[in-house]
Amino acid sequence: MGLAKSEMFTDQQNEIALFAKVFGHPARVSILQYLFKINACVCGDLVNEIGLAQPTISQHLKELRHLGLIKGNVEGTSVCYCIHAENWTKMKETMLAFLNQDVAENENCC
Amino acid sequence: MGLAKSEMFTDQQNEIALFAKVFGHPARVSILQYLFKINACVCGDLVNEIGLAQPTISQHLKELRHLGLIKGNVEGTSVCYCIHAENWTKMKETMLAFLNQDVAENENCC
DNA sequence: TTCTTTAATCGTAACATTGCGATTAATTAA
DNA sequence: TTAATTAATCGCAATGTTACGATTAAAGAA
Repeated sequence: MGLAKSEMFTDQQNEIALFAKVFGHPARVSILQYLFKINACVCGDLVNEIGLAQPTISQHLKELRHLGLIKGNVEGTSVCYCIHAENWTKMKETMLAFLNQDVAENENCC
Repeated sequence: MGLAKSEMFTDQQNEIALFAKVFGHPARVSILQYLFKINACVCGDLVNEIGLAQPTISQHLKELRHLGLIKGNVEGTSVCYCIHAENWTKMKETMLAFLNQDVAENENCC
């Protein structure tokens, strides 16, 4: 059906999946890396930087914004985007808890 | 078009997106967490544990296996799955490098 | 061999994602 | 006001994902 049965999983599992999903496209990874690199509000030149059409970039930015990972400020006719530091840290904690799981040394594996 | 234009991104960006994508569904998050919790090969009871139909679980396991994050050993009529520790560590390094990016203190944000 | 058990694969329906041309909305400049 | 600029939204086509019933494949048990 293409529909994730989110009721059958924990909130934490659904949250991890939501964050991971937004990182699941190289354009969004690229946008985030660029915002980190510039370390300032980026006003407008994302379309030239990434190499996708303007409506496509706008859509990717929307997803990042809705998850709270970036924030956009209207500045004249352009909109300036930057990383939402606080929310990024929160997201990081959730993802790290998942990724830092480790297999114990006693490999009781077949 | 629904097709990610992977040629226009770096190998690293595409790799991050691929890993993230596989974590982008709560069933796969759940499977991985269960394998970590059990810390042993799990032979068969994943279907009962997760709560999705057998072909669905099998499909999710396939994706995890193809990315190298788990390995499956045939044991009689059942197949035993466990975390591929070495590949998990490699994946973790890639993802941590991305997640650990941080905004510097001087907020030159609008 | 036949029956049982277990997991993979097939096929398909329902739904989601991606990309972009065209349009709209909002702001500034002339 | 009108024109120019910029980003969001609309609409749609192409593609991808998810779920599962039905079937198949492979191994062990009777």
